[in-house]
Amino acid sequence: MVLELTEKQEAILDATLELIGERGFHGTPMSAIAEKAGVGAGTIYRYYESKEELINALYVREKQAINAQVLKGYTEELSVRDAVGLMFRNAISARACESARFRFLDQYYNSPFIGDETRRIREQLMSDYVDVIERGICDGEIRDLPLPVVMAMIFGPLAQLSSASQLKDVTLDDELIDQALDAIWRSIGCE
Amino acid sequence: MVLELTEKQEAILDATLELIGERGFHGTPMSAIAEKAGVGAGTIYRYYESKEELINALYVREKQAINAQVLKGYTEELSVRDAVGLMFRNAISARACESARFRFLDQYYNSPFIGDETRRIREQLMSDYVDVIERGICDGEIRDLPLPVVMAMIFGPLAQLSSASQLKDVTLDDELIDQALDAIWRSIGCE
Amino acid sequence: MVLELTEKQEAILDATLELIGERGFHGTPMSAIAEKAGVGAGTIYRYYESKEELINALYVREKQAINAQVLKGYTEELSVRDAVGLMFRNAISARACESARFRFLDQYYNSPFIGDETRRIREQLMSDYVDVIERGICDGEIRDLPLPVVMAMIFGPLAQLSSASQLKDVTLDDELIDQALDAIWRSIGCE
Amino acid sequence: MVLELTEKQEAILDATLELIGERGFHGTPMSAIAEKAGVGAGTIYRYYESKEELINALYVREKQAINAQVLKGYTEELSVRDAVGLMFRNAISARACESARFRFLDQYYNSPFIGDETRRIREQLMSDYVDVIERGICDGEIRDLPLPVVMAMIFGPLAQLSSASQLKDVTLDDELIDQALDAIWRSIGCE
DNA sequence: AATGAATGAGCTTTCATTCAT
DNA sequence: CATGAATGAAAGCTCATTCAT
Repeated sequence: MVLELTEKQEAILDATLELIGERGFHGTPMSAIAEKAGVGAGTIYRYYESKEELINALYVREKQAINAQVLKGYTEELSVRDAVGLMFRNAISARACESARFRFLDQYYNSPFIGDETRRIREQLMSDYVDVIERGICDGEIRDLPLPVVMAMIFGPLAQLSSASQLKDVTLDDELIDQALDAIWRSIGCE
Repeated sequence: MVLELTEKQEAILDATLELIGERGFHGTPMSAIAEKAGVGAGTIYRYYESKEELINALYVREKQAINAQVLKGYTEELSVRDAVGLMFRNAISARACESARFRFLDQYYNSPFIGDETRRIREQLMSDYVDVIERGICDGEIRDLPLPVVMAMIFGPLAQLSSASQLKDVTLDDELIDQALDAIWRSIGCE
Repeated sequence: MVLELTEKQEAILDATLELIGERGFHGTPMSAIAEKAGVGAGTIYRYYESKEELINALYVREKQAINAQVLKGYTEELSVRDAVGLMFRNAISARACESARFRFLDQYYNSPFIGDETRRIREQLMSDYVDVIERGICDGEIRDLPLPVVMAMIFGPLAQLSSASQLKDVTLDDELIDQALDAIWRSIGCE
Repeated sequence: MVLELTEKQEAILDATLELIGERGFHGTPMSAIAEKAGVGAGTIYRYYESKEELINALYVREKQAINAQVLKGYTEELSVRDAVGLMFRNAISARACESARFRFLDQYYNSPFIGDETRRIREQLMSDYVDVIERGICDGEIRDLPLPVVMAMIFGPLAQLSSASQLKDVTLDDELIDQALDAIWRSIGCE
């Protein structure tokens, strides 16, 4: 369900992503976006009714792109533990190499720019992860805990570690990731 | 090291917190803050050099206030496990009853307002928690894991659960909190 | 001397008339006119060099149309008094059923759109009326007054009454019109 | 019931009157008004919420000013015929020397800028004239005709003559005015 | 110290017009 | 001939900040 975007729309979204990642929403006038995208200022408004709508569209595009990266390599044949590990590692490395995307997404996750429509899409995009977790609970690979607790035990540490690695001096080497995954599995795994 | 604030400063910060919580950074002009605080627009500039500095000062005040609430009841005599449980529960209930504060802090946390100065203050304010965790590792209550992993296993789930409870339909009752704490302890506790 | 207009030109003028009648000059972008007329935005510029010229052309068309309605039934055999009465009644009923036209013309009449060219056309279109009046003066049906005074005594009340009937709650029934015509004739008629 | 205006408001309204008289509404950006008035662009918005509101306020001010000029010298002791003559002459000479005002008022009389509020004020300002006319009907100086007809017979010719004198080559000398007033009185006067 | 009217740079957005297709 | 996507100048308006009182 990924919409086809014209070349111009792509250019506009790319420019917006980069500029907002660097300078924030305030620091990014529409004129700057237009210039960076190589289009006229008015052209943006053919595609997006307002700056707000542009941001929302960008949010959806980036969220989808990240999702695709995180799920890369996933098949239902993987054990849930392996699947979680795969996604965990994918997410960490996505964050490492796609820092512009994450700087933008983090900025907008709690912003008042995100409208209800977009929030709904966000939740929809979470459903892939929920499915994996639920499979784990059904299969007995994951202990019988409330879904929100299991989600929190996986995505919470992931978010903390990746943002810590971006802000501070933590290096997320393989050993540390293994330790984190092991800890997570102790908390939610059976046995 | 809590600075003494004049009555006017308090009024200004209170007004800022509430307005930003409701309407976001963009939606909150200085004039609105002045009006809500019952002071002249120019008066704010006696105390804060710019809007940015005002926001930063507010961040420090709110972070300190939250910190105080989270640490409420903590003594060094508590076992680390009990201390973490106390802080966890305190944090959850703080988020529940001080939602304006958290709406502001969440917004601020990833905003381009954050300067290096503020980043330093943020880490300073984390140091109390770090101390507790380090005590746990030394004592042998917590397994010998890298500090960032332990921090991630505690604060990650906490952040996820509380923001989930604010956005969606998860109710953080005592049972669910107990389950989460148990899961956390399985992941980082000895034995 | 009515110009032949293509079907497209008619559609464009029709759309312009209706939109400007509803939303005013400002509220009517060329794109809206194009859409309502069912033509491309660029097509309008094949026929009219600019928006201003389009408006002027519309003025000429509408003024001619109204003129034709007002003069309907007129022959030189009518006495001047009857001719004035006919035109007066025709004008009143035209205003009643062609309100879009009049809303446009009233707006236009005092607008800065009017250029010298248009002003000349306007006077030309008045000449039919002037002819009738002058005949009346020659014949002795109308008192020997300066032409502008006679014109003012006929068209002034007409304009006032019809705009009053559009704005307020005056109903222009036959009796009232008869009274007005009688009053006019007392003022300019012989005896 | 004339509102007190600050010096700045006066300057803004004066600038608006002159510029719109010269260049029309479209040709007059807020920035030009601000410059001519010698104030900052933002200052206008302290006094008027929008350009539209500014125009409406100007309309009310000018309409009141004209009204005062037209009624100058009027007392209830004058016969209605003399009163109408006075107002008629006052109006003609006002139009002659205050052409900026009239160019503005004519432009806006039929524009969509005029809001309901302003329309109500306009009618209120007409009430002085209505009073005089009604007195004339009661006294028996004016024939027993419907009010709209009498109004139309006075204000219609007045409007036609003054706009004709502005647009074309009619000179409104005393003789012509006397002839017009005589004609009016033949139409509405008793005997 | 406190005020709040005044500022004006800079924003988002519109729309008459063009021109490659 | 016709189109309508693209343009970009220019508009209305906001708001962080200043400064005379």
